[in-house]
Amino acid sequence: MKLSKTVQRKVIVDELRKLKCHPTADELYEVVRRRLPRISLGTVYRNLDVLSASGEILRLGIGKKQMCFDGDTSRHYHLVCRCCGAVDDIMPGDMGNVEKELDSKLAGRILEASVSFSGYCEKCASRVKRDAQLS
Amino acid sequence: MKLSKTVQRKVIVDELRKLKCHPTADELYEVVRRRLPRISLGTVYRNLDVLSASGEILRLGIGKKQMCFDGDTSRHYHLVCRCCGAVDDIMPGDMGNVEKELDSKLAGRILEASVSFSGYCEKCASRVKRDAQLS
DNA sequence: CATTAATTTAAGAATCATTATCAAAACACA
DNA sequence: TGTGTTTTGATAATGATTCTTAAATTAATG
Repeated sequence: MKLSKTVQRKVIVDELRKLKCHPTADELYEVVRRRLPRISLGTVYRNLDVLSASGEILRLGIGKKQMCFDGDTSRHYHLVCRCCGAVDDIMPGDMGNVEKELDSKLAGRILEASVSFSGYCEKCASRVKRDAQLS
Repeated sequence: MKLSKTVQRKVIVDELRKLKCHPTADELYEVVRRRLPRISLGTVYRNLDVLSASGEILRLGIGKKQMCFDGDTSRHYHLVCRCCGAVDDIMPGDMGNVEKELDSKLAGRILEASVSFSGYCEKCASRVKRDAQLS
């Protein structure tokens, strides 16, 4: 099956790449709708599917109810805040030797770029710490 | 709200701990049903909720359509096979200095025990390798 | 043990994210 | 431009999970 170039597909990729966050399908739908008011939510879902299958974008299954999507396909990680749900990027530079260690320890398996850690985002981490001091 | 001790709750925890795999709610329901034929799926869901909220079990959001659950709450990781969907355990001993590195790199954030890696399980990894040689 | 209040259950309805359906529109390509 | 393929929009269907309710079970208290 050949992939056609459609306006919808192009706008979806374009808007996703512009976003710094990791939107759900319906969040991206709201953004895309500003440029294509007639687009349907199903079209957004369908395109996020084919685009992630072809590797143009990332589909993030990070334990939330909804899938999230990421226009940045470079190797990086995610920290999902279990307090507020925010998804922060963790770039390879933040990881020290961790990547090298992982590669050697899991040699033979293919370790993919989209790995999620569960914890607290910076904002919630500081609030949690503050609350702990109060009690 | 106080947690009552019910037969259903006890059997659910018991059967989950006995399983080496990481079942979905309905998979565990089928197992539990052999001991409690009258139990309902909703009861399984409800108890998996309160049990994971209280930390007695783990709820794994590992990018699959359904949530998975783990009776082993000790610190360990998961490798989700993107070929067959299998969920393998990766124990701390398999991780070398990775944990120490992560702790120092993400200091101040609380890094939780249930972290999932995406890649191939051993079986699928060897088949992928074999297929690659053939082509 | 008996009474009363709180919690939990089973069954089924409801919700909501995602997928599927299908006729019409857009696209690819000769 | 014509023709076969792919995609779209609208909507229905699916399926995992949550909610609802009356009845049953459990906890707390005398």
